[in-house]
Amino acid sequence: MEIAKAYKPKEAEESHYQKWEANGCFAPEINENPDATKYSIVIPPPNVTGSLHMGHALQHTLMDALIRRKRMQGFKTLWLPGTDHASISVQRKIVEQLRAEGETPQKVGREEFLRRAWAWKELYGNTIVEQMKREGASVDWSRHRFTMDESLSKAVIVVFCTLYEEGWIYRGKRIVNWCPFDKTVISDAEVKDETRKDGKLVYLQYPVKDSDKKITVATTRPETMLGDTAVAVNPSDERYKDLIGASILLPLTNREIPIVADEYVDAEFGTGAVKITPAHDPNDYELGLRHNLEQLVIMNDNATMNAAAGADFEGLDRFKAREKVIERFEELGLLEKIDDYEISLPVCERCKNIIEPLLSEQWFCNMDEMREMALDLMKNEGVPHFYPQVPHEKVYTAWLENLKDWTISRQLWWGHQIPAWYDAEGNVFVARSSEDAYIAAGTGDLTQDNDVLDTWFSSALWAFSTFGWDGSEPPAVAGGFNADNQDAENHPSATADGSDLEVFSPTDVLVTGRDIIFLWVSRMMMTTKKFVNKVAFNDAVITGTVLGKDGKPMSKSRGNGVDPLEMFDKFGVDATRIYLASIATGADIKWNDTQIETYRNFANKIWNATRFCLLNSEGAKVDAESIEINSRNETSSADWKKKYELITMSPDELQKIIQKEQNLSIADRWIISRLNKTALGVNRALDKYEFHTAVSLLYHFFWDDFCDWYIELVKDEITKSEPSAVADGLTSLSEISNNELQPPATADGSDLNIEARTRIITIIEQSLRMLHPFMPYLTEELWQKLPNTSNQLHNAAYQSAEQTIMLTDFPSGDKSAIDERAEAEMQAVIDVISKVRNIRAEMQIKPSDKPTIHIAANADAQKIFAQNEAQILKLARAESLVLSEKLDVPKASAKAVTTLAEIALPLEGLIDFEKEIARLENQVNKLEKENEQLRKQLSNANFIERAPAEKVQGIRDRVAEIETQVSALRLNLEALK
RNA sequence: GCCGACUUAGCUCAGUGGUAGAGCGCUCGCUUCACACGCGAUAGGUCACAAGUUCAAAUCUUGUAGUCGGCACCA
Repeated sequence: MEIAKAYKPKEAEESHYQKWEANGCFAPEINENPDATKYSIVIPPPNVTGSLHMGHALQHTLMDALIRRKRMQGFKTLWLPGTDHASISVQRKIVEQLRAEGETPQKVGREEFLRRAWAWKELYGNTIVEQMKREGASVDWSRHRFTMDESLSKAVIVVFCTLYEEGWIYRGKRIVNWCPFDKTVISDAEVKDETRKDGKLVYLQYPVKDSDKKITVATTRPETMLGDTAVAVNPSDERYKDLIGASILLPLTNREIPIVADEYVDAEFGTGAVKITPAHDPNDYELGLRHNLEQLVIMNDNATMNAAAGADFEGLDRFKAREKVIERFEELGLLEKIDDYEISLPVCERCKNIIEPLLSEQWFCNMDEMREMALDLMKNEGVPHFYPQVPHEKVYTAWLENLKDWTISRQLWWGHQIPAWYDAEGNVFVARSSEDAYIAAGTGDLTQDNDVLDTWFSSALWAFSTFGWDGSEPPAVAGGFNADNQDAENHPSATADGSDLEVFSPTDVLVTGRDIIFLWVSRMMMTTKKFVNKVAFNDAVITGTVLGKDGKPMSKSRGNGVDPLEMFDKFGVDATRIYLASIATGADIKWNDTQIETYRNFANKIWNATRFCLLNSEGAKVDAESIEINSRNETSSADWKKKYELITMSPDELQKIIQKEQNLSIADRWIISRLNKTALGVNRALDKYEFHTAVSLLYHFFWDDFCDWYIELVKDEITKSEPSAVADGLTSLSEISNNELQPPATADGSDLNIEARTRIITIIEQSLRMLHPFMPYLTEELWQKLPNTSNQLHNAAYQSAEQTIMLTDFPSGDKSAIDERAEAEMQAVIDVISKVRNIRAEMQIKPSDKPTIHIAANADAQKIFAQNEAQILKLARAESLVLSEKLDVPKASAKAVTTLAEIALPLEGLIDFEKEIARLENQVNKLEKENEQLRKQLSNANFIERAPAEKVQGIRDRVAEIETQVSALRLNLEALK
């Protein structure tokens, strides 16, 4: 088999995805087990205008890892993909497109505009979807949904009408957040605050009518004075008491406005007198209502001044008008002063333009009922369970508690048009269709509302509208959410019909960013509870933000963005994915190229380790039994005895034979123990969404344990063509037991250690399975190359599927396969090798020089070292091993101590005594330092008394160990001096 | 103004009561027959600061400083 020397990601990424999809691996229907538990995730639908960014890549990686593991575990998994119609963004694209042609939306009309929008969506709307395929995302494309699909749109209409009929949705005139760039209202949740240090507080003097007095008001938006309809003061403010009820002659306008008293005014702030612009400020609006003030709108929808602002100002941009107002006041001698003022401005989340508070008639959704539903879920059931819980649960709850009405209409054309019709008199008819509206109105002469719904209105339904809910099904359970109103027609719900809605809802987990917890997560919880009486999802994994190298959020304007596709090209999809998983701690993280390189190297390491095993795989195959400790032990206790009962044998001898047949060296039992520990840890971590822990466990198991130690320890066994002593003994036994792994003869007649090869291949295979959810391409590529892999290795739920690693059983880890004794014994061997290597490095012994290693240890430990003699000699590059109770070596020896042994390397002529003394002293110092700390603890009577006995004993043992080692090192030092 | 998070090795970050960790970087050595995207061996930290709780604190409590976030206010 020809295998490239280095992993080439692109080759692996080329074909597997297509094959997986073509074979139906992504769809839940691949699961043949009728009793399989479902596991479902809906994707946060990316905007059709979007292209893949690092945040998507991160979230998709996590979702895919979760889905792939569950699928391998035999769950009936569905990861549902889709896209969001993104009202404003698409609208903006089309407006730009029209502008380029010298057209405007108004000129071409709504119909043409929408035609173009759909065409745009068809052409570009799948960009991100295609990019997701590159990621390896195992989503079920047959269930792809778009928020403006027919059934999803129907769901929107039903929800709107239901909420309207129940009185939660209403139309009203309010101060709203107006974006002059997008020319639409936006909701509070879409407004961000931006602090500006260069703000100004302008003090304007208003002359009082029939008086020479003037009242000074302070404002950050002087242009709004053109819409002032009062000046307000605090009723108890002595300075203005006599002016209450008097009138102001409002400069520049020829209008006369009252001076009113209101508790809202803070006498301490500014001048204590406030200009009141009810149509352009929410507080002024409220105050205006209390005092019956006129509401004078002075701006157009693009934030230029309108006729009401006066002929001098009409048509001026709001900021130009601001300048001009200040100029004119100065000319009139009414400009008192201008102070510098740090101000926070509301800006549009998407286009960053400054929001204009504006009086406007809009549709609103009263959130009282749904807020309570969401709060109840959180308080009674703790749903959704946020990961990480802190701070999200608290922030989410606090937000809900203070939730105000939601502005749901938008002055846009692209989106779900509001199902409300008006007759000539302006009467409104909300209906599920125009026909229904005509019937209700008794006339066909109706006009539908021009506005569309907030994009988040349809995404709020995503957790059930995507499963086919369109409100047409009658409820299976009457009411349940509203005791007063159990009208079935108004409360469609799930039916027990095996539909996707019944099977896959509620979803298991939502993975998303913290920026849309309010906009989306909360609203899905609410609407899903209200309309299908289920939770939308049980868990909510909130990822941190991937920041640029400068520690700031990635953005085009900052130029600090990192394109996932570039990373895919440069480092490979798998490296990028596992890197992203490794940083998924929930905290924000700075992008770091060197870290992704680490995982690129890791991918190459996996490739090469597998390559090595494959180059030595003749006669071997993947065989789970080869690494199953348990079944073998069971065999040994019962069957084996039976098998050999005719043979006269002492129990010890029998045990020996069993051990030989098992052919499991300390290294084997050690790596099997490590493998199972890793599997248990990885599963435990993923169950808690601790992706970084899972990755770290896999990384270190594979690289450190498997590659650096296991492969090196068994290398000879695997590569040597002549049979080892152990394997030799195996031959005859295998015949007795009909062992199918009986070593065949190779072409040149030499025997191979098939068992060892099978074992290492099997360990590789298990490792690849565990790595698969993070590195799907690499693992599939390699798995397909392993000898005798087939769909026999699949989880029982996928027995008839085309062979692929993605349907193999995910290793669960076997607690009983953990062998602490083997791990300790292996550690003793590793310690010896490391110490010898340390001596070699410090004494600068050439690689070609092969010293003799003397080890002094007790009988048990000697046995361990004897069993691993070949490995110790090879890995420590030594000639021979001398085992004894006590060291007997020349003075010119370098020495070291481990927990179980004293080590000496006779280095006649090679040793530098100064260096050796320094080396030993260094070790003594380290141990003494540790010892000092431990003894301090032991000398504390309170510690002895109160700490757990186990802990105290542990420290006593360690002290004893240190002292043994120190005295040994001291003796060595004395000998040198 | 209120609430919260963070501060650990040169860098980027793990680590929730019991001997301080990883990757990268640094230093030294190695064309050791899977891998130089590699192998081996070192060095490097008063865990922001201060006080407290505890036999024991990076970890719990309080305070201080800095960084960042959410909410409110913003005449």
